Amino acid sequence: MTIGFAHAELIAVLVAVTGDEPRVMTIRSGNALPSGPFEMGHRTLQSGLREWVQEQTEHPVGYLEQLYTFADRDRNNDIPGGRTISISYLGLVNEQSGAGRPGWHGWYEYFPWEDHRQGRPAVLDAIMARLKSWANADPARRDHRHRRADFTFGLDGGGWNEDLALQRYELLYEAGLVSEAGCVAEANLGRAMFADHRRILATGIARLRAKIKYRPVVFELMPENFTLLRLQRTIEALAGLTMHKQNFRRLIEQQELVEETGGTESETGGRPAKLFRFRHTVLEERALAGTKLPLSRN
Amino acid sequence: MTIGFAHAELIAVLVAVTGDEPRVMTIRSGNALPSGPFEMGHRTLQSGLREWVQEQTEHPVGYLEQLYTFADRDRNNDIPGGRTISISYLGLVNEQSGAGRPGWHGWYEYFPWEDHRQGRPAVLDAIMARLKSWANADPARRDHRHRRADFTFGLDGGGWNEDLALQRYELLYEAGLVSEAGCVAEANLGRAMFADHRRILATGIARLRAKIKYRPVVFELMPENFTLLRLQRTIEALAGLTMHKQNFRRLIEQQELVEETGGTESETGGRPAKLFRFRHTVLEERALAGTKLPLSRN
DNA sequence: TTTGGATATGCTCAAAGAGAGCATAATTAG
DNA sequence: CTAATTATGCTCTCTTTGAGCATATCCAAA
Repeated sequence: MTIGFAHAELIAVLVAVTGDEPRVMTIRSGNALPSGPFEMGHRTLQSGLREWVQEQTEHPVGYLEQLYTFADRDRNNDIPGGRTISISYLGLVNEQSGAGRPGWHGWYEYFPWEDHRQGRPAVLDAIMARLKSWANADPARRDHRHRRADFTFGLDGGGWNEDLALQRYELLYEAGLVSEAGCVAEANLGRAMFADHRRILATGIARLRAKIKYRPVVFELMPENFTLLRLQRTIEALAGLTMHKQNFRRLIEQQELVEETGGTESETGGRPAKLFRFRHTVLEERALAGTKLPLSRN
Repeated sequence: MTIGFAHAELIAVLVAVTGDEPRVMTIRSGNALPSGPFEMGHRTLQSGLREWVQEQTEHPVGYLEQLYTFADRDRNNDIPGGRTISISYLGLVNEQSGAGRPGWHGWYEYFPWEDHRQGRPAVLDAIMARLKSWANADPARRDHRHRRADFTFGLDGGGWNEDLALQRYELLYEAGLVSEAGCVAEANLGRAMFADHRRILATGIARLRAKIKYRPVVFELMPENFTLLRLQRTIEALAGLTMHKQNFRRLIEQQELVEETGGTESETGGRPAKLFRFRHTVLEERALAGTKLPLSRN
């Protein structure tokens, strides 16, 4: 019981954080996600992708997780009688590796409405206005569309929910507000990407934002030693939100995720901060513990 | 950049709950998960699988979610020059559909150590004893193995964590305690399945147990109208744990997930229970709200 | 040297949430 | 009518979370 033979490819969402900015590795000057060949010699998809990424970035991938497998008919249908299966992965790369090199683009370039660290982005007003008129355009589904837009963009009293990145992109796509949807140039929200790559990126962002809350994966994006503020800024960059500083420390420390190295860092111009390192043993023990974050809504 | 042509199949983990027992649809008298053909005519993998399941079970699938894509070399390597890609899905079927019919097997038949509703299962003593001797067998990784076994099976002070179903199965596999690992017959823990199907089932169980805690998917397993106790028993069946009754109601009601139908049910021999129905509008609004459960450790 | 600015870090307090149990209500079986 | 059984309402305590005050330690400029 098979679907016969199909064309298959791997697509990677590789994330690094440098200078408080989350970045994704791209090709074609930021227009596409890297997709790589899978050598038949590898034992698993993971190991094959891992090696391939290491070649490309010249640095190891810390964390690698399968995102989603697409096999829709409207994807790359140029192979007659066949279908393309795209298996996408999310990978985390240490910040020092993926630094300002070409090929790494800040992900808010593609999703300007997702960054709430400086407060609610101004774009959101324009977005909501357009979503409203899109909702009104269909009298039958009007109410449903309004509720959906309000919820997804946090106007229903629940407030902004950073985890809904994918739902927001999908809504904008449906409403024809992103250029991948084949809409008029006028409604260009954020930078577009080749084919459905921006959707895959949104999937990766949403997955990562959800994951950092209950699994200690952020440390894959950090250098060996770091200050707590550095850790906080990294998480804030990913979530697109700011956190309460003191509560953040309390949470991190009471979970015993980190330990002091003994050293300090005085780069930032204030009182020197203690350096910490991740306690790698917790990965063995509590790979699934439950890491929560004190995200504060502005 | 493709991996060339590959052989592809779909594998489904279809779950229903009947008589307080979680069941999975199987073929070959419970020895394998159903894998189905994917008609090229369908637009997406989802829609293809959905139709196929409807044919097989004669009932619609409520919720369908992609689980994982496997393409390991040691899977079905009989196609020269090619590789089999298996895309697995988790589907939820209404309880009245998947009833006691042949083909549906209680999932604790395969994972007897996962059901803690009547307290800690006795098998766990045997399991831990064997895991300990497995750990001691390798002096180099001894400590690591002990920590891992203790954490995964809840002996490290953290208590039993129902979400770790997959990790537990993988640990047992590594330790050679399940017969799929090619171990001696002596160490038969739970009923085995064809190839890696039991591993896929474990993946589905773990995913579902995690999901019911933050997404209202349980209702896909329920009839239109139900009592709160029935809902509780269904969740308990999935989680393999019991819950505090009053706190369960409080949580369900304060989240406004359900509404009274007005009717009552007096089947169970006590005070008649009010009937409730799921508020389908919350699916639109808060598809991602945050449903928590008051799981109580015995 | 002093002062202001900046960040680090410790501590408190109130509000919300979670875990556990008592009490009462409404049925059925005998 | 009584006992058993399940439903449902309410309380109480302990923990967690959100927010802010206060102090410590550095740098740089006056």
